[in-house]
Amino acid sequence: MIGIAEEKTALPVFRQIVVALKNEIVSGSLAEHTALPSERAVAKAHGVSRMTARRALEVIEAEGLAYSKGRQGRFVSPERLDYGLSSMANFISGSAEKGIEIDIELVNSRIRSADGRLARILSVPIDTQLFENTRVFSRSGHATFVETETVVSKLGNAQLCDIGSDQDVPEGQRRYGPLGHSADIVVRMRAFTPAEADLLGVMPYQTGIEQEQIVRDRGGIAFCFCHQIWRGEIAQFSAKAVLQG
Amino acid sequence: MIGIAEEKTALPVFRQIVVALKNEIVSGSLAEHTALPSERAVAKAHGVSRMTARRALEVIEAEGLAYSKGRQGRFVSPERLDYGLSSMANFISGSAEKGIEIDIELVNSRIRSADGRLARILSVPIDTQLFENTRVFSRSGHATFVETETVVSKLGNAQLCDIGSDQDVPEGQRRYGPLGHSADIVVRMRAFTPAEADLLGVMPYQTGIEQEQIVRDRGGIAFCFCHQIWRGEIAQFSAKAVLQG
DNA sequence: TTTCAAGTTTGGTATAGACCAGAGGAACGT
DNA sequence: ACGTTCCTCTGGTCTATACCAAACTTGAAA
Repeated sequence: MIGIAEEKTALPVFRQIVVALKNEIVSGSLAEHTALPSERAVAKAHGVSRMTARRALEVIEAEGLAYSKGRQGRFVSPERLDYGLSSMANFISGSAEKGIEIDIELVNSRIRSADGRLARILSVPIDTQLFENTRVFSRSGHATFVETETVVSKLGNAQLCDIGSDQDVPEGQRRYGPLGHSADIVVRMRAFTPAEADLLGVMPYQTGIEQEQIVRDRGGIAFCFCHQIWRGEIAQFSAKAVLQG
Repeated sequence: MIGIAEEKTALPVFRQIVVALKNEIVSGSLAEHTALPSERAVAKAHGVSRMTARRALEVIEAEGLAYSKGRQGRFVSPERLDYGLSSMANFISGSAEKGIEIDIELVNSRIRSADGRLARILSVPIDTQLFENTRVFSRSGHATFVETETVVSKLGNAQLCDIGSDQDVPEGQRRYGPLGHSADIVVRMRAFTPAEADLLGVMPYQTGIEQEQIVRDRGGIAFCFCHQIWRGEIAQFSAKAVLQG
């Protein structure tokens, strides 16, 4: 168990294994969602301890080349999904045009009262009743992001979710319709909460990309606060900037 | 060495330590850039092995509450910096208005030839000479992101960088002037390359946020490809979406 | 054929050591 | 006052092992 010798790179052993694993992934051109070798297999193949092999596989994960399904193994990541930030065009139908099927599952629907932050954002008094829906968005069976939208009225709720509804949409799932007229959006990187991690099937302390939207109607009145947390390796966000004035 | 007992949470030990450390950070309201306890100190304080303490501190890092300075220790992260995606307004002067000083250091300036991708983006033949500048952007002495801009002519270069120059700007640093008229932007999460990690003082396999811009003039001609990689815990990106048509 | 139990494999967690190189401070000698 | 050496502290890497629970595989019983 001497490790990978005779290389003069001064690269740590686990980084050398990362390089080797990457080569295997791209050269063998492993298909998306194909299983990677297990930690114990990598350890044996490279003559290192399991913890070292594990570090290498964790790097592969961090780089977005693979994802973990807990105690089932690690699998090759699919291509990234693009989310357009600049227009209110429908993400779901836009994806469908590119041949990407998105499944939406409503996992929670409840009535809550506005805390200070939500009251400020939506311009309602504190403790106002708000309607909150949480959905998991999946692509070919793999959870990609979790969305929580908070709206000021059932009407707003209906406007958001039920346009062009029915047909082949099963119960508990709903078609995602056009949104408001404009939205203020913030994107940042942060760690998943335990609840989010559970819904997405990832570890609670891993990082993803958070997107917050304050959705406004034609009059500029905010009627919906929409919050998404994405598996970071799977998403990308595009925008168009223009010179002001 | 029994660890944190009598808690019925079934939370792993290192996650319990994370909670304890977070409480210390927020309750003691540690100032930005204050040192956290070392791995060995945390291990001793909680009666666990150093590897377990290390895992806890790595989670604190992943959650953006602290950053590592290699063999000097871990320190409390500063607040996030906001980068507006929707307008071409100047990020640097915008930050200055909020009382945030940004230092820019030019770390590389070279002439390169266009590869296939750059040629396509900038609409020039392959092997066209391009001018490439790499800069490190720092805030109160802490490197925050690395930018590489590739422009088709020295003129473009000058337009980008020298507007409102001189005065108190030291040699090797330059004021960052107004950009083009519009830009196509993509934001995604990915791991740092070794070179980027070196410039930012982070580990090569950690993840950050990448932003790519294709900058166009009034006529819609792309003249600059601008690429930034941010320390993810320090940045956030805002945008404004509007209904098309 | 279906069902259920046992065994195998997986990743997740945790330990207790070890060595290294870089950064920083202290003591020392000039 | 200055520079140099040395010692200590830090995180980074690595080993070899252990136990757990979930998930999958196998095989036997119904």
